[in-house]
Amino acid sequence: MSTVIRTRRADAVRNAQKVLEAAREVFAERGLEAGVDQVAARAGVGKATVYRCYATKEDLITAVVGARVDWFTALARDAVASADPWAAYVSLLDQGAESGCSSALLHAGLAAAPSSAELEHKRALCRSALQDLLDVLKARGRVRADITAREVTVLLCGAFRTLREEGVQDLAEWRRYADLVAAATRV
Amino acid sequence: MSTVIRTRRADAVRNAQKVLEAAREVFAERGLEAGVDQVAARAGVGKATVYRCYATKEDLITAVVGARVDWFTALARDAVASADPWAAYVSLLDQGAESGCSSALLHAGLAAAPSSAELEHKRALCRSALQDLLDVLKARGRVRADITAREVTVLLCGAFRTLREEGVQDLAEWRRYADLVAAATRV
Amino acid sequence: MSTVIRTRRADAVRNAQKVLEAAREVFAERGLEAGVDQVAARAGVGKATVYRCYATKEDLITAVVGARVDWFTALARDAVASADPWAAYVSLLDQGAESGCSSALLHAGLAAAPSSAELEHKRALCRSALQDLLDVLKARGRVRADITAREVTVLLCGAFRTLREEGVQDLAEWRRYADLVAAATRV
Amino acid sequence: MSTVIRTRRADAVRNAQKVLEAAREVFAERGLEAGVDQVAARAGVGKATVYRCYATKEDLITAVVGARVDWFTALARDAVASADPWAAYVSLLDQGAESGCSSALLHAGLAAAPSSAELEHKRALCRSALQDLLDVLKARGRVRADITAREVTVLLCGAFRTLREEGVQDLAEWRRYADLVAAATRV
DNA sequence: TATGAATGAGAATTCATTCAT
DNA sequence: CATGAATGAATTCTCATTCAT
Repeated sequence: MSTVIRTRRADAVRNAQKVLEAAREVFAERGLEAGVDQVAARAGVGKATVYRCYATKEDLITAVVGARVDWFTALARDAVASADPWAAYVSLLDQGAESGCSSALLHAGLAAAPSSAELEHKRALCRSALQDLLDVLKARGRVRADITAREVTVLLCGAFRTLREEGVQDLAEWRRYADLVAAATRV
Repeated sequence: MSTVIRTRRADAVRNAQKVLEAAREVFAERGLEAGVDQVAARAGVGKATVYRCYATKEDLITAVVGARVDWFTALARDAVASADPWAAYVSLLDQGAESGCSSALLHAGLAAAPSSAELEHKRALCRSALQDLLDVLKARGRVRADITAREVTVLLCGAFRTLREEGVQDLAEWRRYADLVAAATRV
Repeated sequence: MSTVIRTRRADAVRNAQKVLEAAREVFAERGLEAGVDQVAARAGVGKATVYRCYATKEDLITAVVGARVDWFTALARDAVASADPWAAYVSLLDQGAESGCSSALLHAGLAAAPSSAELEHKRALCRSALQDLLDVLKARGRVRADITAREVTVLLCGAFRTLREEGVQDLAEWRRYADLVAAATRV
Repeated sequence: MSTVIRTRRADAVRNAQKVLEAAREVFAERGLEAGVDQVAARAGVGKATVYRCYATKEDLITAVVGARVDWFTALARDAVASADPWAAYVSLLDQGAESGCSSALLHAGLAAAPSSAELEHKRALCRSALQDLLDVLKARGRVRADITAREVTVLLCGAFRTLREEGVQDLAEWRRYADLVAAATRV
């Protein structure tokens, strides 16, 4: 019985993952403007199957983008606990650059218009974690006392959106903006 | 007869200006996503008249946004000749912030996906002027030796796009990002 | 083995009843436009189970609505045998109003487009019973000689459908139309 | 010039009329559930042309159905001024029957769920006119003192909706219900 | 046998662009 | 030359019904 359930779920979950993955790919490549049809096509399923997994395009975006934001939030939290917070901070921005270079998800989640309350919440959590990191750095005199997490994300993700739209593929260039944002925020 | 032709041309020119101005207003207020209909309505002409002046929406955007970019380019050139280039540089970024706060045109032109070759060209000119300014500042040791005009515009306009999408109206906040970009680029 | 079969049959019957009851509730509350999904959810079974019991949504509607029509038919038959047929007639219409006020089933069955031959048949039986009642009343000179059962149901249920769509909850208002239909048919 | 304007408008107006007429036909035949596609197809135009004339399906329905309601309202007002108000009342209901027999518009407007505020308003005007007529009749002791215009329309249009759904074509049958409603409301 | 996942057809609506007048 | 009417292609979302497990 548990086998049967597992089998069903395995199939369903696998398909849901196919959809999620397809959405990840499509949104990463073409931006959130991409149609649900394209996601469905990429997943090799019908349009309605996508809607079965995610009631609304917004939900789908929230799932895909939210996961990426969560990932970044976790990184930020790790950085707070780091022995060398400044290095961790620089590394965090760098990982953002790597993420942005390979997919539009992170900066779509952190900088674009908020597509859902849940995503808004995740964004707030992300900023909160980043703010904690900044506070540690301020205490150590490593970043400007007046800088906010919001400003960091707006600067960083704003730049990333442009890079992506311009089709920049070179990771070094993406990283460069991580550097610049670090420079903008340092003491 | 020549009078008629002249009249017609005069009319045409006047129409083109009306259209341009309307597009300026509409795109500034609602962003480049605004429909051609709205531009035509604002101009008080038919939609086809818009297409007579500008073969495609892209062309219209190029004209409107390009003019704004040109304006900024001119400011940059003036700054190069300034007695206090750093102050002029800071002021330039600030004027970008003021522009962005009141209309979407500048950052749409400098940071978004290049909508046409002509706009791309104008953008290049703008960067060139800004680069000249940066070079002057570098010679005086006021900005990082490795900074490029492109980086400045990407940082600045990237942030501006986000501010606009989030509906931020407070000019002080816009100016803040001008400050931050200056900070990112200083020595 | 026969036990197993019996068990299965018992299960199947129980399931069919669960489905029927769920459909009754859902269609009564939300009207026949309610989706099969909602019925399945209410029944706590899968959608396919609904389709196992009733090959088509139409069949399900026929079953649910038909039962309600049968109920009304039985009332009508009782009324025929009543000592005071006119009072029984008025009471019958009134019970229709009560039914209609609390669920969409009766008037959906008697007045809407015929969804199946079986329902059509049940409707005919209902009319026949009502016609018998009317005939008794005609013999006693209490209703118009030219009135038909069909006319009574069309008037009554037509009004009920509108009341339901307008969201009228007040039972008194529903009863009012029972009165009016009685008035339309009296001598 | 006025000729040019007239020509353009003539074409546009003709097309708008084609759309309106097509909507009238399609909604009359198939009910308001019919798709905008069908209206467009009937009119021989593209779907978007329909939307050019009427921003929303609701607007289209309001236009088509509202006109029919207005027509009936005018009839009711005429009846108020009639020398023989009772005859005029009976005739009014009868004309409703004729209208309903040939198209679903009148009873869709007067009895179904209100599709727009404007239609709601038209409906109110219609009831008001009918109420005036009923008041005259009450003063002459020709209808029940307790009857309301709303009740008359609910009874009449409720019956009509059913007749239409059952596909009844025979005008005599439709008229019969006008009679019955008159009977229900008489003193 | 029961499940719920998958689907295809369809519905409303939008918008850049073309065309008849 | 100017107009605005017309269009087709997209896009989001729904639902009755079928199918693999």
